[in-house]
Amino acid sequence: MTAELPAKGNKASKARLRLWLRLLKAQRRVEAELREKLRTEFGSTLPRFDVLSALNRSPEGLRMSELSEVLMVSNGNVTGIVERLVADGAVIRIPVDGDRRAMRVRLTEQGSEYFRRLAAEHEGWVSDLFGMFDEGEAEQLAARLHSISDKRNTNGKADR
Amino acid sequence: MTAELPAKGNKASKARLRLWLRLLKAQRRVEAELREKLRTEFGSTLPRFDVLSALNRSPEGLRMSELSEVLMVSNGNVTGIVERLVADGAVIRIPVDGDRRAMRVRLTEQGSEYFRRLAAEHEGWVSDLFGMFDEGEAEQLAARLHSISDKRNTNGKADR
DNA sequence: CCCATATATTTTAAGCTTGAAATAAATCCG
DNA sequence: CGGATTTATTTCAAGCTTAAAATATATGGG
Repeated sequence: MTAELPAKGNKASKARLRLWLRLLKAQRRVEAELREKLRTEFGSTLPRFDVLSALNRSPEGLRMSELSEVLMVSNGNVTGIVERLVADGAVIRIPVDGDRRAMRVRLTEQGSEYFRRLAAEHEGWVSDLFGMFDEGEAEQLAARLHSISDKRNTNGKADR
Repeated sequence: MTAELPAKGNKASKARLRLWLRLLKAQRRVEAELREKLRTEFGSTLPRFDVLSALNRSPEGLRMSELSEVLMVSNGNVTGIVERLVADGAVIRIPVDGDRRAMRVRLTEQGSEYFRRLAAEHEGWVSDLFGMFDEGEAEQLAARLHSISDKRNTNGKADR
């Protein structure tokens, strides 16, 4: 039986490559639009929005390393974004007691209110950009994409 | 009849938002993996690969502005990446005759050969990452995503 | 021809991003 | 306890990215 061979150069491989290019283009198109809106309407940026959004889901705050993991960006990156948000007064850094290495980052009251305003608009922008999908389609697509974003998902294949 | 109202706060809107977050996560996961492989195995980067890939599809070369449009990145961005590729000897910049403002960028023989080696591996990496989709699924997903990446796609709705 | 406007590209400043090195503190274990 | 190792975070250098300003050239209309 001739199944599941090298995954390179065959037709499935080409189709997956095309899928990746589409995904990338879609992502760039959406990001460009969101970035533009955040900038012109709120003087903010996508990375800052992402941090605020993550913190909004955790009222008790998140450690730097948790932020970094949730957002899938490097530690050093989070340091810089949080610095700017602190300067803006949107978040505060709180020492974690019991571990003097760690820092918990948390929305300020002001940051929380600010985020609520951003988020409301943001949802509308996204919904418009994805307006060609009805609820069912959106859910179905999201479910299919889930398997990619999962960590360790080589789908039963051996590690590489 | 109660159709197609504000697209905000309703269930479809939430589903689309989840879809966007999934798309973003999938994209980050794939990019992280590809970046890592390009770096460790070829000492290269994703932006450089993207430029080489675009040029490879156009043997006669592309103008800076065409590159910028195809890749969906800013003009100034392309300037920098091409600069580094020129330094690497992978591409050359050729004056366009008839228009002294414009520049055509083209793979060198060396760059072309280099790209062929990268591309072969790249296809394998992508195919592995998307291994959970068979050919048909990959094509179907790509087709559905197509509508997002299209320019001007507000789906019949008025401009915003 | 000359000026106004448009187009192609580069430059610039600021911010984002990474991977690696540096710090600092916590934990492990002999 | 005390040294080795691990963990949390920051710093750093390099590269990527954008938007806006600057440059240079082309084009269109008097």
